[in-house]
Amino acid sequence: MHDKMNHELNPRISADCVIFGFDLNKLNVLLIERETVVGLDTYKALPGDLIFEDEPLDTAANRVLNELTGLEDIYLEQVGAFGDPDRLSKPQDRAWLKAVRQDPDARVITIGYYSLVGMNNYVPQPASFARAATWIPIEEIGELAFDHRQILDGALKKLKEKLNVQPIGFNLLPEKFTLSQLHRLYEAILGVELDKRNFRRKMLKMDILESLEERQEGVPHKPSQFYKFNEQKYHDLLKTGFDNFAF
Amino acid sequence: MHDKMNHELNPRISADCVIFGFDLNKLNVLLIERETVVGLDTYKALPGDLIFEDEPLDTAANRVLNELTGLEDIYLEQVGAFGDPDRLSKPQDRAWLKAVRQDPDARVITIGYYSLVGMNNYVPQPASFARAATWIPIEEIGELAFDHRQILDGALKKLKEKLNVQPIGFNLLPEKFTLSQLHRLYEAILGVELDKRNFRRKMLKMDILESLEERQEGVPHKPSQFYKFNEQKYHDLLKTGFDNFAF
DNA sequence: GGACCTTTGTGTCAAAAATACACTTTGCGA
DNA sequence: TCGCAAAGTGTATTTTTGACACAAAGGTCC
Repeated sequence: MHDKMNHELNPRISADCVIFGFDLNKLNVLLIERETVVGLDTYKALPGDLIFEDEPLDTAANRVLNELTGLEDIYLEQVGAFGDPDRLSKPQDRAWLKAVRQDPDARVITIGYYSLVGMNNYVPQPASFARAATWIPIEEIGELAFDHRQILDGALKKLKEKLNVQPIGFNLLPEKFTLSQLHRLYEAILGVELDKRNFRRKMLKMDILESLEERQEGVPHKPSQFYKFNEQKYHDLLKTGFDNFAF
Repeated sequence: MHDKMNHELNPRISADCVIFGFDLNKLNVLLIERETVVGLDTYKALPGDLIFEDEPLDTAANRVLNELTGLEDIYLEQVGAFGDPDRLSKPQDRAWLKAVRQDPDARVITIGYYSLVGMNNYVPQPASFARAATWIPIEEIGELAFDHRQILDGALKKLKEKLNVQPIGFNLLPEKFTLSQLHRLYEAILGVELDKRNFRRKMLKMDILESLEERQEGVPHKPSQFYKFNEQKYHDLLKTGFDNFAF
């Protein structure tokens, strides 16, 4: 419990955010395009930055996210801490750090966060203050800066687990949505096929959806019914304890 | 992404460990007894300490745990990062920090870990190198140092969630155990009553237990059968994917 | 306008799992 | 030998899962 001279770490802390969105077809993640120092390639990273002194972790994550993407008031859930001593040691990463950080050699431990947003709520501005934050379909994401790939994978795993415990995913959809869209969303997150009829049966039995009068228009096939999410019933359900949300 | 002068945090990082054990009756947590500075009261805390430079987080957690309790090679799972700026601000905590730390005012962000051990594997030595680490039944734990109560609660929540996804808990029991003991363990972790017959049926159907010839002796009632955990079958099961571990 | 394409939307049956529930057995101690 | 305490066991009912195929609606294209 005593200080160990010259052994202790005096690192920096950052927050990195994995923001999931759904374009009614595929699951996407909001990534920052960075220019490499040579200025040729671009180079993708999670929105993240160092946190301030006296700033709570959650607050920092929200601030950083807002600064880099413009997103505001997002409920962020923690993925965990990522602190490998060599997590910043790839050559590309080192170059970037040297160009940008006061103390590029400092160890940085990052706290990963994730969230879900409706993609309509965030349309990246072509060349705005948000330095080229863009939605990338999750299957097209390859390597990322630092250990961000690992953070992303951790976030996706937590998201899957969470989906089996409580019905989420409503944040990822527009206010009015069809059951097919919700169905595709579940398949996109879980990465498996789900039987259409069984999915509908189970989802409707939860009794957290309200069917609207409105239907799709202008589609070259049978128009589908719109539904909306009933928050009241959802919260009641959470309180009375839940089971059976797994697919 | 640029450094923000004088705003950045240069905090310290610690690791705190929540170690669960089971005495065949109640769930226990391994806590450190600290003397308060006044030397009268004792004062309980999770085993934890600052991490070293260039030390991976998981390694640090294991080292710290070993230094404080003597436990070795424990598989630790992360609970998350706890970094409230005022998490060290209770008067008792401040006094302790002043007495013990070089820089008692530094902000400390801690990474919480948890694990399960068989209580036989760790019998606290009365006044040994392990500075009074003791098992405390979980219902008797009140306030703890810093935000350790919060870390403990987080760890217990994760443990419950995990128990519903995969059958664990074998680490918490002696090598040979009875189904009643396992039953009590599940009830202790989940905090609910489970029907005896249904519990047995389900547990046996998983086919990861082996019944031994041996039976209890010297008990003033029908002696129960001993079982042991079959690791081979368990790992096979994990690979083929699992469902139905929930109670 | 008719053929065609695409997606929506719906029901049943069988198998598996969950739940509720009570009495007999065993061994020790008095 | 009686009583006590915990172990161990089976069944009937309900609920949930999983597999599976075809009609309905609306646009497009000729």
